[in-house]
Amino acid sequence: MTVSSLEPTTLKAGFHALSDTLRLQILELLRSQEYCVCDLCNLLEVSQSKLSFHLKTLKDANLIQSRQEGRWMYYSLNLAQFALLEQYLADYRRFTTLRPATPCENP
Amino acid sequence: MTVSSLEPTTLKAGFHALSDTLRLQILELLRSQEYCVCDLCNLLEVSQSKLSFHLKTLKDANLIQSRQEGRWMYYSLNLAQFALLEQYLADYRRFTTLRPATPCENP
DNA sequence: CCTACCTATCAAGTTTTCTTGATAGGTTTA
DNA sequence: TAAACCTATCAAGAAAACTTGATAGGTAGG
Repeated sequence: MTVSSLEPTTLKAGFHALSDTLRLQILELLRSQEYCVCDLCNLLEVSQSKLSFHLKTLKDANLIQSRQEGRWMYYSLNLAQFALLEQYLADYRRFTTLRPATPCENP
Repeated sequence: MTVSSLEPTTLKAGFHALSDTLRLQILELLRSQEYCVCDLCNLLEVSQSKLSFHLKTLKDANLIQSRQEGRWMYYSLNLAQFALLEQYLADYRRFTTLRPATPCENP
């Protein structure tokens, strides 16, 4: 998947998922290792229901993935999606021309 | 400013600003040049009030900057802030260890 | 001055997102 | 199979974000 093929909806979902403090904390934790929901609940001191809601947001945005093992559900980062969003931002730096405005035609 | 010094509030505001279709369209337009508000209104076919609201969101997130010239207000990209958010995402790719979970201690 | 113009802000209403407590599905253990 | 456990989902309420129309401030031109 290339950056040029990025749907606006993909960007919207991805950046929205990143725009919440708790979700950023979840991602920070997952940087070191996989965690199951109950571990994340304990580490972040939030309710299981709340955590599931935010994990779903992150998963829908494709930023994390899940793997079931017995009754546990383990979550981990999907770095490919991070790279995609990173590339989108990088293209601003690479392919932007900071031209001054052509004077507005209004009176 | 380094990535490690990024406040969660900076990230939150930045990614939130990027999580809206109209705001992404504004940013795309500003890639080619500065624009005044009335030009953006015409190009995007949205009300002036609505546009001001979203421009404020982008400016509060430091993704754009403004410059007054007579009665016109010109907006342009602040690429430094794009680079900051890009770097934050890049660090996930660079400094993440995808360790499998240590088995959950629960019964 | 007085008017026209560009833009920001405000208040009120609407929509979206988030939180909370309860419930249900699926898995393991006894 | 019964009970305990982990997690996802649901419904209802709360909070945040967005939209809309109106207004006000500042600038330029007549």
